Amino acid sequence: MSQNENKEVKESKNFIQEIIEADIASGKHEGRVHMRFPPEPNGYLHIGHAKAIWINFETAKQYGGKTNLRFDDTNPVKEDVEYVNSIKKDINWLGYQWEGEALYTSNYFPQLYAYAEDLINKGLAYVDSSTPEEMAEMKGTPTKPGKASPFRDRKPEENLELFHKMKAGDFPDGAMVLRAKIDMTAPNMLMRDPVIYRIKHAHHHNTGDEWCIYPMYDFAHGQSDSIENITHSCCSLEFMHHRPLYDWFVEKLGIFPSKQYEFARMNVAYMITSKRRLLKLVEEGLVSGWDDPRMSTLSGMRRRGYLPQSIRRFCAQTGVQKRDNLQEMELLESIIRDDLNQVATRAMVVMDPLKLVITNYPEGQVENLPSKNNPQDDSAGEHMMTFSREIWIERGDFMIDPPKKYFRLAPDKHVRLKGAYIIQAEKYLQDEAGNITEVHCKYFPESKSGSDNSGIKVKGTMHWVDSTSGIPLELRLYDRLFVDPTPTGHEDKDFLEFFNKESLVINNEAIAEAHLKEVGETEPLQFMRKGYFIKDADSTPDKLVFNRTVTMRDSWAKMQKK
RNA sequence: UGACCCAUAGUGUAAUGGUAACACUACGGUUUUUGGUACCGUCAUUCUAGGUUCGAGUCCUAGUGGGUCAACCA
Repeated sequence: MSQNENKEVKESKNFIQEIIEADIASGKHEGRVHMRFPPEPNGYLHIGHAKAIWINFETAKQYGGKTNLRFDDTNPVKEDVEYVNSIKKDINWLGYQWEGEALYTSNYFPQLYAYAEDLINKGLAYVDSSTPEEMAEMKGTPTKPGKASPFRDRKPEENLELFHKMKAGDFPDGAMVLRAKIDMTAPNMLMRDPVIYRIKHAHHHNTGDEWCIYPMYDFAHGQSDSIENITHSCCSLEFMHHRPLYDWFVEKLGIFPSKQYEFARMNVAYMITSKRRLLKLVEEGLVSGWDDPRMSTLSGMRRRGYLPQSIRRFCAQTGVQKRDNLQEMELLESIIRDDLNQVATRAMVVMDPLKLVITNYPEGQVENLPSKNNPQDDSAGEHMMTFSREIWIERGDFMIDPPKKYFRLAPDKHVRLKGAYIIQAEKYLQDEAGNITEVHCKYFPESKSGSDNSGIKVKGTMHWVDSTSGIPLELRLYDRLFVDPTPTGHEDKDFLEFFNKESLVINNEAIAEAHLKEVGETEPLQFMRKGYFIKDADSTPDKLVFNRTVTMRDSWAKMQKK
């Protein structure tokens, strides 16, 4: 746990913690807490999953409990081991380790099959040979009760025989299903004799071709929780209507009574988490892949340079409750900046270079100057930078005719070069078009950083890069993927209409201090006054590539807008 | 014309019948060799109407608003 996480431990409890504490107080399950995170291995984990992971793992940890990882793999046509592996990797990256080996619902297929036989024998399940259309028709609507299937009163012996034949592969896909016999008039549609087993002649990533019938979610989830002796099964609100069914199976089967609790999903402004829509971004080439740094996937955020502890802190601060919510990006970015500020190695990178000549600095002379790696942390040490007669500064840091309160360089103005000397602008050169091509300055040798006795006071300090050792860089400047906080919330418009065409800007002009040649793949960096960056895996020895994680907070830019 | 869930600053989360708090944002200021960081200040009578109570954001009733449910998906 990071320092930042510790300092924000909340004393108040969310409703899940209250339930658990009440259970512990009443001696339920001997005070045992066992939770689980149950993804279907059919896609990549995203920020919404991060919240579910956080809730399950952190809550269990808080009460000395355990958390299982269980792949809810009951639909072979959608699932793949590729996803199993990426999910494991992402959970570990987030900082969590599940109890024991990863588990699979598919490993419980024999037990689930036996549960189904039990239900049939009890007269609580029947094989329905109706077509899907007929079944939908008979199901009714939320305001109109359903009607009984003509197959509803088949005898247990006949049901059992048909069910065995289903398993044996005697029937094609869709020929019939096994349904729980509950109540076709229930106001809760899920209680109107839900399908619990269907025929699918498909290859399963874990069980191969062993099965051709597969349990539905509702007939697998609660029972799997029960098999694993899960005490508190926490899922998102969309499963609320499934709880009566969950409890019904537990009761009728007489198995360990796991309990389901539902929390509200976390939504984040300007982000989407719909698998279908994320896929569309990938397929249409609007992003480079599932791990594009703009994606809401954990792999994307990892590549963006987000720290796992920042995502954990974000989950902690956004709370656990049952109301719909839309979290602001500003909170996420604030947390990311806060964490990065503690650990990022400082470096100087000029993104839009303008040549600056120090006219009174000896030609051919090069000196080495130390630069602190992190002013927040002296133990981070320092690295050396070269300084010479010609350096690069940011084009935006010089103005011929500056506005009030402009603390940067302008004719006759003084400014400090970070970690080096105070300079004063003397003149500037322009091309035919009027563009500034060069600024000429004088420097004050007695103002050297750390031993300044020049007596000169300056308002502004600028970053710079020495021309004798600076290296070129590719910078990938990322911004939010959409221009609207809820791109999927407009009935009349497709979410792609809100795609932010400036969500990626590539900069190939940047020049960086040579120290960047030595930084590692996962070392967080702060390009001073410009933002937090992380080296991208696309880097080659000839061409270093950096992704911008987030900009610095910029009160000057904000002031100028007004 | 059903059932279930939800409602506190712009956003999010607290307050467990007893002074509405914290974070982010916004705005104003102090410090600063990053216009960063740090620090200080400002911003709400809790959806509405009744009721219970000495006392209600909290409990009850009704209304209003939002969400969810009719896959052989999870």
